[in-house]
Amino acid sequence: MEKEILKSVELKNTKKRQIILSILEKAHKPLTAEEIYAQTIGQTRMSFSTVYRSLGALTEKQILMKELMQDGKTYYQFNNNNHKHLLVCSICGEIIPIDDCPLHKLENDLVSKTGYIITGHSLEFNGICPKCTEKF
Amino acid sequence: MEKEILKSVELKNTKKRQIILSILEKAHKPLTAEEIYAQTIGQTRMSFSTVYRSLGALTEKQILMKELMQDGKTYYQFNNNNHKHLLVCSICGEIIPIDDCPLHKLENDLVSKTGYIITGHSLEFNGICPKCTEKF
DNA sequence: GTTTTTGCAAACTGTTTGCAGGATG
DNA sequence: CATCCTGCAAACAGTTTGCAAAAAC
Repeated sequence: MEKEILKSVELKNTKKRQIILSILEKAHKPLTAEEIYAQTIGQTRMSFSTVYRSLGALTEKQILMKELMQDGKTYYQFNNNNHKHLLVCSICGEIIPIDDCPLHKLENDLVSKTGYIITGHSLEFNGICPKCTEKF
Repeated sequence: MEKEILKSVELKNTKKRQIILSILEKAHKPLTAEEIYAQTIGQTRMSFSTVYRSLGALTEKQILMKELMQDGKTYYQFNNNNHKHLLVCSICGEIIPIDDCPLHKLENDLVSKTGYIITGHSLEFNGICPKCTEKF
């Protein structure tokens, strides 16, 4: 439950943060601040800065992770062991989440080659979806 | 030579575009508009919008490719068969280019799973470099 | 009642654009 | 000389921030 999540990272348990977390839980895919804001309308009255500040705080506490995508927007999702990368159609904008992250093996290679501790990665594929391919 | 590149894509052969291309050639790694602009100083007098418009035109003509990275800046590099991804130290900002792109196999998987035509990808690793790890 | 969170409006960063003058083929 | 390119300043999008009021603990 959202209340426990917030308590566990010493963030105050507010209605608005609960709502933001529950929107992300239901989504099962990364969302932008704008998309989250849009979904709050009707549920509660919340400003854009609250959305951003809540997402920022939760990201800092490692509950969420964020990724700046090629569309210039930052996407947020839960920071768990099955985070998702996206495949985006350049024509219609359709977004397909890719279910398992294929980069762990590559990260091991990098560790041995560079001596870095790898803390994260961002990955995005762009292409043309079957529907858009047909339109020619 | 830069002149031939520009001619081949029907862009006018200007001194400023030649300079931008030569800066990227010498760099052997992706650069931001800001970094390119900084390197033009002394060589010629060029406005920021010229840098952006030239990079935009060359990207549109597929001579260059661009990638928006997690620092919020767009990096440009030649669009050839050995494009580079970056490993960025979150502490000191050091950037290591990764020489061979490890995603081709993954893209084949995606094609068969989704029916998409894959036209590109972006990938970035973040971590902590050996020097910064030592400082603890 | 002290600390944290929120809303508002204004600021900020990287990038894009309209327009008038200048260079290219 | 028609077209493309450039510089300038203003606009733009997404995000962040300072401050005062409101809510949480």
